[in-house]
Amino acid sequence: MSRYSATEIEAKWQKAWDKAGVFAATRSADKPKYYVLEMFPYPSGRIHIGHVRNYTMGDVIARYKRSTGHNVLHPMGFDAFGMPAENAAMASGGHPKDWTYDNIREMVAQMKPMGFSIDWSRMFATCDPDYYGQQQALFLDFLEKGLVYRKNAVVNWDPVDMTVLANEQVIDGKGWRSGAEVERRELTQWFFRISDFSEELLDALDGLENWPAKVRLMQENWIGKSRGLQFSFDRTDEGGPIEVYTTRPDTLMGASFVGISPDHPIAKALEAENPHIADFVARCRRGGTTEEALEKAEKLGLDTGIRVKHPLNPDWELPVWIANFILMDYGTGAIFGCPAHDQRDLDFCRKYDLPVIDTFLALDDPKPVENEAFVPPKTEKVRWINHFAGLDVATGQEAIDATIDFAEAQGWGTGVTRFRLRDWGLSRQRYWGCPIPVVHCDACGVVPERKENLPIELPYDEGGKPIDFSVPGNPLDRHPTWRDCACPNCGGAARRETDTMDTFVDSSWYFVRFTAPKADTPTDLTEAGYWMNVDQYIGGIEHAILHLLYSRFFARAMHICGHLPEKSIEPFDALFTQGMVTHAIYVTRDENDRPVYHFPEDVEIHESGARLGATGEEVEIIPSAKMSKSKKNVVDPVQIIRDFGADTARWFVLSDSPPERDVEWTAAGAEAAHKHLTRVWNLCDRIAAMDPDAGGDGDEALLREMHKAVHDVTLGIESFGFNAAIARLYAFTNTLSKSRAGAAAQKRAIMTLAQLMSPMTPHLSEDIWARQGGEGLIATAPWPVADPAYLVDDTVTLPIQINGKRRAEISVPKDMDKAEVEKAALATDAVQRALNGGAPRKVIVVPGRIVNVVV
RNA sequence: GCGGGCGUGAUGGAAUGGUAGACAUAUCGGACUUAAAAUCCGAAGGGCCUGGUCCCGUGUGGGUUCGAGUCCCACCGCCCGCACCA
Repeated sequence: MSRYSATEIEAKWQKAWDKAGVFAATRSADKPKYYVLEMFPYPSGRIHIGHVRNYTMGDVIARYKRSTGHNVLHPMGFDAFGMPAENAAMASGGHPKDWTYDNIREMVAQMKPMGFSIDWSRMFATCDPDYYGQQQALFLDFLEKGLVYRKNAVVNWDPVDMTVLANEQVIDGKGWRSGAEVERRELTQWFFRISDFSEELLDALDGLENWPAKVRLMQENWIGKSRGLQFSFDRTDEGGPIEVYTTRPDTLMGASFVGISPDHPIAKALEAENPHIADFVARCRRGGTTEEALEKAEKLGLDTGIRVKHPLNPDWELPVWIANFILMDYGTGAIFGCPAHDQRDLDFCRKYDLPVIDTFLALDDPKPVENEAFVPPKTEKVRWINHFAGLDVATGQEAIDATIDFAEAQGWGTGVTRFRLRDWGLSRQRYWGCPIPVVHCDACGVVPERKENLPIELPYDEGGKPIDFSVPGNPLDRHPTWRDCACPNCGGAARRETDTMDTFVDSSWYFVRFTAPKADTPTDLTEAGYWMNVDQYIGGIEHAILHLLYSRFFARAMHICGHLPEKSIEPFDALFTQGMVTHAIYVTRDENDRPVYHFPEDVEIHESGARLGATGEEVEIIPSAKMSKSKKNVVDPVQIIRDFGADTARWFVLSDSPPERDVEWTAAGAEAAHKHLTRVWNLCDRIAAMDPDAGGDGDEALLREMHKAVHDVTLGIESFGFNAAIARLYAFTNTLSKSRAGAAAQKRAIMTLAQLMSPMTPHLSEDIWARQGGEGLIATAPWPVADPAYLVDDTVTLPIQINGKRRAEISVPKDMDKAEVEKAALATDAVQRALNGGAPRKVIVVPGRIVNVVV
């Protein structure tokens, strides 16, 4: 008997696939195409077991679709620009470019042994000048179509390092290196006009039927369409009116103050002349720019002294406050506060002793607001207190609509639709990104670079020396020569834009570039027309909003510029979001009670816990958390392949956990997966050794199970139920190994089993196929089809419930009609006993499923 | 803080509103063996008068239904995102 040696067979079959070129994506008219794509990785240097799970899922789909007669495109590349490369250069010298390409080489070397059916000839990295040069061409086309513009926007400013910080570099409101309190500062930056597409991006979500509902909902909320009232408050002094926007105009009678953003023009004007207000506004600008930081910050306010008149009652004056929680980006940067029906406004009013005025009360419990705002759903009916539009009992939504109509009829306000979605700021004040291809000319202003000068490449050196990342700030900005250029317009001396692009730009069109990775235009319309759209996109839920929304915008913009056919403005037909791979964390404490983390391989598990292999010290086990290098709870795929082989790793990451959920990596689980594959290997040996003419018992039963397995596994793969498909394969393997059927039936069964396993364990399956005398490669063999005649049993077992609890079961022919089934059910002992001579109150018969008798 | 999701045996999990715990891990018992490993066979949610087709069981508390792990409401815990991490 032979032994299962994953190392031998995996290398062997990978060579065979290469030689046969089975994974090269080719266009042809005779087959339908199928484009499967996993979100491409950042080249951190090591592949992560989470990557393995992600790419294995995609590979299962790719291999399955190939065997069901599709031309499959399954590419791989690298999202290679971004901060980690600069951080590495800062931390240990070296150049971001070298670091990145070294990492890519290393990761490819780690991915190849996994046996993914990838067309490696299409691989590229976003930091290849070939790629980012085409991205610059796209930028210029967008610029020409008015899809890009410049405006001021706030950034995190480190006042000590005099540099812009990313959100993740702001820790507790302080710069990560200097420790200085971060400020919000305005800078002129480039923006994509994604908000012009708000309505369309929202409406088109309905068509994305094969996206998870939760992702569509998250995008809908992110785009945030709202209808409200825009109107103005007249000032009691000489100043002009203050425009406000509100989604709850029905609460106008409960207004107790008008709030303006610290960045509102009025606040800025006051800041210039009033030191007290300048101090306050400066205080508001402290801290990071994230919405989370703004929402969690202490709510601060300052009375400007300005007074405005209530639009419905000129004698009613309201104070104007500057408040730090009002965003200049949303609406008009000014609101009115209604504390009775908004918790934040209520907290603000209690803090600054402003009045609280109820405008409506609950029908069942009409009590005035104390310290909890009354905010019922807009669909709930409430009682209004002298509402100006004459409402009495009505829902919030009815009141909003009536108020807008009323204001429009009286001419003091307008119903307005607004979106939360802001334009996409793409400027980054960093080196390791795609340069923005424009120049600044004193004579001509901002001038686009000529396309024939693309790519505008990043300089590798500065003045013969490697670029210095030990100094804060953007090396391009202080580069001695790179900035100097001739104005494409007048030919005079000019300076390059030194901002580079957000890495989300890189990942917003790479999926199109895979269809023609070497084209000398951004896309090749023939190739894109054939391969697009992505039929199945697979990636993490953390990209549910930004990456996917930006890509949807980019596809539209590319279509407008003629780089994509109209059918591709929604580039991803189906989306699947997979879970993470997690692992327990092992911790001991040092003398100061600080945690010390340990790698899983350094820890020995015993009955009551775990201890360090080296010292025997007891280790605390923190259950299952996202893998991270700092916590050392990482599992290295390379180690797993060395120990068990790629097929085991692939099998394990798909089994046990549903793909959309997190999976816990355990050494025991990996061993168990390997044991099972060995069992299948041995089964193949046993069957191969049978006398080919040997008869046996139960051929028919084995075939029946085989066809059911084909049916269930096929359904499992098509519905991303990989764990269920694998459970089914376990069950079928158990059936086969106990079968006494004849040689022919068993051989047929093991070959079918190998095929059903082949998307998950392609090497092992290929080997079994060859040893059983299968024709050609299993990778190109057609997928087995279940014969429906074998799928239905003649009799079914029906559970009998009494009052919803299972009390008995009956076995009946599958076609037995309802009345007969009811008769049989009522005749059972359990039902007779429960009825105790009486008649049932009700009998529910669900054919083929269940009988419920209500007594 | 806001938006979205998840919660089932010791463990990972299965279950178109219809027999809760498929399949697997760990555990225990048996076979084989001088012994162990490997392999094979079997048991197994908890409880109790320890074989009764008995009671209790899907984070907690309510609700809808003939019937709820599944649908609705509230709460608790954990995870993801919040526009310069990718």
